[in-house]
This record gives sequence, C-alpha cells and structure tokens, in this order.
Amino acid sequence: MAEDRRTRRSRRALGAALVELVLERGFTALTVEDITERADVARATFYAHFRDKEDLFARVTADLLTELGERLAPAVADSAVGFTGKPVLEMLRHAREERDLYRIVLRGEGDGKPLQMFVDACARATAEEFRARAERNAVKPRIDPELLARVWVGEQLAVLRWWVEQDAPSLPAEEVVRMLLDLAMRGRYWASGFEPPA
Amino acid sequence: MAEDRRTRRSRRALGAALVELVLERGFTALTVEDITERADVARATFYAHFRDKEDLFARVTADLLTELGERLAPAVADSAVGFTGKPVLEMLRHAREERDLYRIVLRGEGDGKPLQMFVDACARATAEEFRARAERNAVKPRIDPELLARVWVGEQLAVLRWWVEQDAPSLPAEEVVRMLLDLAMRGRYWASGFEPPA
DNA sequence: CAGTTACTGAACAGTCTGTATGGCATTGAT
DNA sequence: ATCAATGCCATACAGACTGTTCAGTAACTG
Repeated sequence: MAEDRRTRRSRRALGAALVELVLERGFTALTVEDITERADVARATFYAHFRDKEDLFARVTADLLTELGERLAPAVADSAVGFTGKPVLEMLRHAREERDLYRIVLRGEGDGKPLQMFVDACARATAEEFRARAERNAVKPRIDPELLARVWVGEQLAVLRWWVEQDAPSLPAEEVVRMLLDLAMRGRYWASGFEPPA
Repeated sequence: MAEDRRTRRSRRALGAALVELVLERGFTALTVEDITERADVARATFYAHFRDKEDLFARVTADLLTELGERLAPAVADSAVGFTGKPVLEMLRHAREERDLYRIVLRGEGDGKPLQMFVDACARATAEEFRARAERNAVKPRIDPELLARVWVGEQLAVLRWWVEQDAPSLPAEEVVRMLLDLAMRGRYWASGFEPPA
C-alpha cells in the first residue's frame, strides 16, 4: 500500500503535462489550469498535490537529479583521474533518454534556480577535485583552480546544451566525449588544427 | 527637441528600478506596481512607455548590448587572430562598469531569452571564425568547429558569470584574460600544472 | 507666454491564484 | 463482495495583478 494508484496517476500526468507545455510555450507563460487541462485533472486536484507550478517543477527536476546522481555514482568511482571520462559519457546517455526534461532545465526554464544550484555544486566539487589532484601529484596549478573549475563546468554544460538542442544529433555521445578529452589534454589551439606552440 | 525631459526621467527611473528590484527579488517575483513604486512614478505612466515588464526588461538589455557592441567593434578590428584577446578584455571592463545588469542578464533572469539569443549569435559567429581561420591557414580542424565554438562561448560565459558574481573580484580583468589565453593555447591539462603529454 | 505633451490618480473588466466545500468514485484491505 | 478510507471532482470565493481608459493637472519646449 505504498501509494494510492489515483495519486500516482495524477502526479505523473501533471508532471508529464508540465514538461510538454514548458517545451511548447515556456514555463512563465503557463497557468495552473493549462497544466491540469492537459493532464486531464481537476484544478483542485493540482493543489492537493503541489503548492504551485514552481513546486511541481521543482519536484520534477529534483527527481531527475536524483536519477542522474544514482547513475553517476558508479562511473565516478571508476574513473579515478577526474570527471571527463565515464561520468560525462553517462550524463550524455541520461540526457539522451530524458531529452525533453534536459532541454527545459538547461534552458534555465522556471527562473533557472535548479540549474544554478546544480552548476554551483559542480563547480565547487570540481575546484576541490582539481586542488586535490594537484596536491596528490605534487604539481602547482598554473591557473587559479576556481577559475579552471568554472571553465570546465561551463564547457561541459555548453556542449551538453548544444547536443541536446540539436534536432538530429550530429555526433554520438562517445565521439563527443573523445573530443572533450582531447581538448582537455591539448587545448583549443591544437583542436583548431594548428601545431602546438613552442 | 530630441526628447522631453519628463520622458527621459521616467524611462530612466523605471529602468533603474527594474534592475534594483530584479537583483533583490528576481524578475518573476516583481509586479509592475513594485517597479513604479520604486521608481516613484504612476502605474499608468509605466504603460505609457512599455507594454509590460518584459518589454521594459528587453529594452534595458537591448541598450546594454548596443553599448557592448560599440565598445567591442574597435577591439575586434584590432585583434586579427580571434576573439580571445582584446575583445574579451573589453567585455570584462564593460561588465565591471555595468556589473548589476550583467549579473541579471547572466543569471538568465526574465525567461533568459536575451541571453540565449546572445549566446547563439556568439556561437554562430565563432564557429564561422574558426572555419575561416582554418581555411586561411590551411589546417584541418581536429574537432568539429561547431562543437568547438560552443565550448569556447560556454567557457567565456562561465568565466564572466563567475567573475561578475564574486563579492570581491579575486582577479583583475587583465589577469583573467591572460589565463584564458594560456588555456586556449596549452589546454587544461597544462593549466592544472602537469607537463604536456607525449 | 502659450500650446503641447507627459504625468497623475482613479476606476474598470478580465484573468489567474490559492483555498474551501460537499458529493461521488475508486481503491485497498478484510 | 463489502466497507471504510481516501482521492477526485465541480463549484464557488476573495484577493491580487494586469492592461486600458479618462479627465484634470503639471511640466516642458520654442
């Protein structure tokens, strides 16, 4: 008796309706009635489950993040060196499956706070990872790790966003990850086709 | 008789009020009355100038973009190689002067569409620049220029966002640009302190 | 100074919100 | 199969915000 079937049905329908509609018209343009209508649910029922539409949105994205976290955990444990390998690949795969939701979140829809939080968390973790790695290998960073972390996160995010927004994905996930790895190792100058400088 | 002084006064006050309030409470939380109250202007006057609050926001950001464009033009002409040098520096300076507005825009406040447009425009221009440069120097890109452009823009934007959000700027603009240049030339691996791979 | 133009304050209908209600239908457990 | 519990529905309501209109007043330009 974990949960009443009706409850589950309503919640699911409302979540799905939200995603559809945000994609069609954008979050701010939506009214609660739009959502309940699409979900084929009474407006009163909406308020029985969620405080307002931002609440619904918050829960939907929170679920997505939890799911992502669960899928990422083993990949992170595997890849001792850093994040750029398996974890990113795993994220791209997740993004492929949940494409609609990823698009919405990455567009910063719904005041964009879930996205900001996620980015900041990533950036902090990454900066820490960079520092730890430098320590471990007894090397001195040539660039402020804080800045470097922002660059890294911004980069991954930009690629993810671009990849998810394409109508027909021009590159498979594996290919994208390979390019990102090359880029990290050898720099953008090399990537453009030039020989590395002296 | 370019413009009535009262008109100018009202518009300015409303724009300034918007910026203040968005920073304090976020765009979506604001009502038109909040804005007119802060600006000390009648609500009816607001509608004499702007269709709604998104209209006001759009104009304010459009002005900012125009200003940026004017400041960037000479810098772009100067730096024949690409964007990473003078233009970025100039943008950072502009961002320092208009810090509040930059913060708002970069947070994707107000449905974030102005930001998206700007980013997409940058990405397209950058991709084109990369292609042209490769052609000019007769080298073959080792990574899809489209992806590379997204990476570059995402990177600059992340840094800019980080730089503008800091309470006390930890690095001067010149320093940031230097680091970005190094990063572009030698890659993140090098930046972390490691010797370049074979 | 005079004519023009912008601002003000008030009022209006319309939309959306969030809450409350009592009757009805589905559900899960016995 | 039955029953008590619980979620759903339709409806209604006050309150907030929107966008428009208008007549009176003040400020500006030339």
